[in-house]
Amino acid sequence: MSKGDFFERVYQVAELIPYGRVTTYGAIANYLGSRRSARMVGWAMNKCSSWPRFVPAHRVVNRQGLLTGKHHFPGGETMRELLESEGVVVEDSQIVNFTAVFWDPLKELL
DNA sequence: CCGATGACTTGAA
DNA sequence: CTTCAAGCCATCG
Repeated sequence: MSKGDFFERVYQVAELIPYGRVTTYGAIANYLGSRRSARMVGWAMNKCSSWPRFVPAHRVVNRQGLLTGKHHFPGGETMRELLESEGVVVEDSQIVNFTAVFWDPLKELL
């Protein structure tokens, strides 16, 4: 069990997110086996900068569809730009029709 | 080694 | 309805 195994799973799921779709930390955490470990998912995203590979962290938002992590992106609206670039409508740091673009690995990958 | 923190979630008062 | 608290696990100082 490598210490990066947890991150690897998170990043792997993140990369599995279809174009124009988004998921939540809880969904990924739940997919990993613990919905309570959603913090670790967010943590993994924070460390994604240290990860040798690109991670679509902009496709990962909180349960409310709110871009809670946009403050961690460079610039300030990089996350919103990326989401809108994929067809995801974002308003006031919040995803519109969130349930429509929500992608649950537990259901889609299952 | 120990303490504190973190891009969350859910439930209870 | 809103607000508070606890739980989860790994990384950093």
